[in-house]
Order: sequence, then C-alpha cells, then structure tokens
Amino acid sequence: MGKRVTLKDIARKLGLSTATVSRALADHPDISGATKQQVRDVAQAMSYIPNYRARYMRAKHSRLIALIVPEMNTFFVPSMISGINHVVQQNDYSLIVFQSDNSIVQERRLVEYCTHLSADGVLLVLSSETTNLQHLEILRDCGIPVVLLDRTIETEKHTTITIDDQEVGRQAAAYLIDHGHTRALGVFGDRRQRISELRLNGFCRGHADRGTVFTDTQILRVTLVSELEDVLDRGLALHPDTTAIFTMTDELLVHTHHLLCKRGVRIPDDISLFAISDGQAPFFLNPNITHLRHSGVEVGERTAHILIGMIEHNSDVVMDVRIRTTLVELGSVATRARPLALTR
Amino acid sequence: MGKRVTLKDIARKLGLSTATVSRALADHPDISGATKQQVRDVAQAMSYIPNYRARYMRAKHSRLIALIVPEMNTFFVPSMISGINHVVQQNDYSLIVFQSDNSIVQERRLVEYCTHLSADGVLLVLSSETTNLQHLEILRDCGIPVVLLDRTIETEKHTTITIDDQEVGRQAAAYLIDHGHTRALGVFGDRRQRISELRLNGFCRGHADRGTVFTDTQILRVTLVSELEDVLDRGLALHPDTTAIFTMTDELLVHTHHLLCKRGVRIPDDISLFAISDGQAPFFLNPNITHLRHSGVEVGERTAHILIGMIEHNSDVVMDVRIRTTLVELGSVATRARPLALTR
DNA sequence: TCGACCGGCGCAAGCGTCTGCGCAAACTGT
DNA sequence: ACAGTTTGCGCAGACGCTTGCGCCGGTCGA
Repeated sequence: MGKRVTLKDIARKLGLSTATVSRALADHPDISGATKQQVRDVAQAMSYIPNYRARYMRAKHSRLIALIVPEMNTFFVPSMISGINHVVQQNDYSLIVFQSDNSIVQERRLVEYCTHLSADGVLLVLSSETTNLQHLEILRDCGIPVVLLDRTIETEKHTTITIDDQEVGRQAAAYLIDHGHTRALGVFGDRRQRISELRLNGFCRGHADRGTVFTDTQILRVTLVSELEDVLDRGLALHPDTTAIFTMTDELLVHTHHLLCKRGVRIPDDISLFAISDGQAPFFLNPNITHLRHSGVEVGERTAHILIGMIEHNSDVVMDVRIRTTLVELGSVATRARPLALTR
Repeated sequence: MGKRVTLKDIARKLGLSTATVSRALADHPDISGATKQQVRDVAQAMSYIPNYRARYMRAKHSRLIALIVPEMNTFFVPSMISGINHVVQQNDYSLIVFQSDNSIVQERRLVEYCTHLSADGVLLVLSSETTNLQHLEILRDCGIPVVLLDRTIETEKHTTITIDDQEVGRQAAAYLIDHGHTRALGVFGDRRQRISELRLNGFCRGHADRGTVFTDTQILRVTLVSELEDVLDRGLALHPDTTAIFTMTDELLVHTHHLLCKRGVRIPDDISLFAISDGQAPFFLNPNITHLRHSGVEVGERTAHILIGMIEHNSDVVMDVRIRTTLVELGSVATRARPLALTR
C-alpha cells in the first residue's frame, strides 16, 4: 500500500509550493537553476512518480491508443500488433489491446469502453459479425479518430487501411494461369467477411481477363477450418484435373498444405500451391510456398503512423490506403504447358 | 472536438447538483425513484459518458492490468494473450500490452511506465537480457502486484507461473527412449534463457535415468533460426545413426520439420520428431507431430486469475505454479526395437 | 530619484468525479 | 402540538497535477 509520493510531499519537504515543484520538474524557465536542482534531487530521493491520471485529466488527451482485434489468430495479427507497437511506443503513446472474439456485441462494448478510457485514437479490425458502422458514431461524438484496418466494410466515413484485396485476388489468378494452371481450385474464407468476397471477386476477374473458365464448383468455401477436409476432398473429386490450389489466407494455407501432404500429393509435381500470406508460414512449409506477401508489420506501422497523424494534426480527412503486396516466388508452383484448347 | 458531456452538464440542465446526479446514476438509495429516472433519461439523451480517469483518480485503483512480453512470436504468446484477455475482461479489468523487444532497457522503461499508469497489476514475461529483478522493486514500492510467467529466472520474491521445464524435458527423453530412440538429437534455444537450460537439463536427466548415453554433440544450439540449417546438418553428419529429433519450442519445430522435409527425410520412417508445443503447429505439419502440450491459453488464464486474486485480496503470498503438460500422441514418432547393446 | 522591467515564486482555480456531512421538509408516533 | 425520525438533496472538499495571474524585491536606464 505504498502511499505514493506526490508533488505536495516534495513541496512540503522543501518549503516550496506545489506549483514551483511542478514547474521545476517540467524545466520551466521561470524557476531558478538552483531550485530546479534541489527539487530534482529530492524528487529522486523520495522516488517520486508522477501520476499520469491526474496529469492527463487536465490535458485533454491520454496518450493511449486502443486496438480492437477480432482474435489473436496465429498469423497476421501478431505481426500487425508488433508493427503498431513499435510506432506507438516511438511516439510516446501506449497501446491497449482488446479482443472482440468476433462478436459485434463485444465490439460495441469495447468501442464504448475506449471512450470511457478517453483513448486518443482507436484502431479497429472489424469482427466478422459487423455489418455496419453505427457503433462508431460515439467515437466521432467524442472526437476520437478511428482507423479501420485489414478487415473492413464499405465506408466513405472512415479512414481504412487494407491491401487491395480484389487486385491481389486478380494477380493470384493471373499468376497461376500464366504458369499454365487453368484448372485451379480457390480456397476462400467466411463469406460474411468482405475480404473473402473481394479476393474471390478478384480471383474470378483474373480468370475472366485471361479468358479462362472458372466455375462455382472450383470455389471452396470454408468458414471453420474443420470443414476444410471435406470441402477439399469434394472439390478434388469434382475436378480431378486440378493442377493448382490457391488459398486466400495463411491459416487456410497451412491446413490445405497439411491435407495435401497427408493424401500423398506432391507439391508442386502433382498440384501447385499459391497463397496470399503474411510471409511467415510459407517459409516453414515444404516446399516453401510461392505467395503474394503483405507484411503485417508494415500494415501495423503505416496504420499507427496515420492514426497518430490524425490525432496530432487533428485532421479528419478520410483516407483509403492500400498496402502494396509483393510476389515472392518460392518452390510451390510448377510451370505447365497450357492445354492447347485454351491457348489462343 | 466534441467537448464531452459531464455530470455538471446534466446537473445544470435538471437544476440539480452534480452530487445528486452522480448518486442517481450510481443508484444510490438516498435518491428518489423519480429523480433517478429523470437523470437517467437526460444522461441517455445527452449521451453522457463517465470519465474513468476522473473516477479512478479518487479511487486508488485503475482496473488496468499491464502485460509485458519480449515479443509477439507467432506461437505461444498470442494464445497466452488470448487466455489472459478472457479472464481480464470477465473481471472487468482491461489489458494493456507492451513489448520489450527482448531488451532489458525497454523492459525497465515499461515497468516504470506501469507505475505511471498506476496499473493495478503487472504480468511479465522476462526478456532474454534480464538477469535480475531489481527493476521490479519499484512495483513493490507502489504496492503493485507482479506475476512472472513462462520465462523467468530464479526468485523467491515473486509469484511465477511456468511449466515444469526440467520435468518436461525429462519426459521427452523418456518417451523417445521408451520408443526405442536411443540416438536422438535435441534442438535447444538461446542459452541465456533459463527455459532452454532447464529443458536441456531435463532432457539429459531423462537419458541418465534410463541409462542412455547422451553426449554434448547431440545437443543442437540455436539462437537464431537462421543458424538452424547449419547446426542441423552438422549434427546429422556427426550422428548419421540418429533416429529421432526433439525440439524444445514450436518455432524450432516448424523449421526443423521444414529442413527435414527439404532433405527428403521421411517422418517418422527415417527420423522421428517430437516436440514441446503449444498445440497448434503440430496439427498443420505433416505428419502431425507427437508432442508434450502446454496450452498458452491455459497459462494465460491461470496467470490472470492469480494476479486478479492478488489484486483483490491484497495478498502478497509468493506462489510458484507449474502448469501441467499433456502428452499428445500423433504420427511423428515410430516405435523401434532398442539396439541390443543398450537393452539391459 | 523614479518609473519600467524582469526574474522567481506562490495563490488559487480548475479538470470530472465521489462522498461525508449537514440541512430542510415531510413524516411518524404519542 | 412537539420531539424524533426519515427522506431527498446540496455543500464543499478531496484526488494530484497544471497554469494564468499577480506579487515582491531587485536591476536598469534616463
């Protein structure tokens, strides 16, 4: 119960006023060098610790940035947090992390909680249940800037940072087709998430661009990874001539990879594998997986920068930032001669 | 800049005092039902949000729990955070996460920052540079309880939660030997970390218990994963009769697995693989990896419970909790006849 | 010698909330 | 009708810190 030392304690001991002590510690020009030194010494000796709550109650800010994520999935989120953390700490803010468990109710609760804490800014990765952004109004009311990242829904009212999901889907398709894989399966996630629909959409467009047929039965839909095994088997049974599989996330990648290995499928000899990835998993799978990389760290860093910019310049310009992806060619995609029928 | 609504605003609008409004909102028995209802309605209408900073400045607590981790490595930490988060939220605290980047300087800074924030409790996963616990004195001075988890160093002064690293190392060795693997390699991490030394120690003792020789050259030391490839090759060259490999963490597991696959080693036919793991990675490797599982979620949950207990009962009993591990037998360890020479 | 100026410090108010105490009005019972 | 209790509310101070303003004594220029 160490009753903490306050300015008043120091002031009493030195026969000064709290005001003087406060200013001395803040290196205010009004205070003489001698006094400053005394105050500093005593503060040190009494191991004085400023009370940030009191301090920031007067100031209108808290130097707290809140991050709400749906879950700590193993792949993307941790590296994103890492990136955010770096920038946040560099700028003397601190990060407070919440998890919504993919529940809109929780998300609402947490957003509200951010206002209680008077966070200076909020970073939000939408839960899969979130279909509108009404619950963010309260932040607007409090003048707290928000940045949506990674997962989002349509909005012109909020700054968002994503990768260009549609474009990246398109590139994936193009890459596979250009390597002769005109018979691919695509593994996509929860359809409630915009990210799934966009990547799928792009993947289809990529096929269309190249004049290649891509049918509904080539789309493998997975909401829970536990469904993957069945879905994959059905897909392969229906399309025994499949030469490549595309997975839209790391999680889907590792599990797909596992199932293929289990079935004795050789990668890339029998089937090629291509993914969109944060860039970690592809390196511990065998063979290493060719992928379009979007770095979680980079997303985190850019996002944090932008949010801090909004906080400090009090700006409410709405931006829509797209993070670039890079193609990382490893060993999981074989080059095939294109079937004649499909060559123009 | 939405100047936030305060108690005073509500009071003015209703011609009441802030005291009455405060009590009405707190459902204090002194206030009449009619007044309470009015106050609630107006508060609602003006979308009043209590200022937790002001509230908790009077109270001596903040309902904030800080967690300091060395890094967000991909495997253990996220699930641990997940576990902590659950319990913390259930008990109406919030979690604030910091990352020390394995630097003692950062760690010191962050610990100090916890006092600034007047966190109610601190959860600490020690950085690999940390060799003593002096920097935690300040928390003691402020009466802030600390729990050390996962990675720690010797101490009788702080509550710690770990798995019994030595015992689990011993079990791993015993398991392998009992399945006929008397010629194993062990992959261990940074020797500055006590966890590495303990697990190694246990692994050696496991061999000794069974009267099996285990030499220094069978110990593979890896500080950075990038070194693994060389170290592993050298180990295998030196011990071409190796029948099994043990990895002490998930990270080492996935990379070891990858390298083995790359070299065309069949698991478990050529070499068996056994790990200590959080229980995620073993399921997306092929074949699934037999492992001793210690759940990150469980560690997180138990830790959070204990810390909150300490906070709320103001207890300063020092505990030393060991999380149990469970053996999960999957397909990566073959049973071999023991070489005659080593059978008693 | 006098007014202007400045360095160094204290006073006091205020941030938003809570709470011990006191006070008036409205009751209770005799 | 009077003392005593209850009901419902306001006053004011406190939490720890910051900051606008004002005060005092001393220095400077004319």
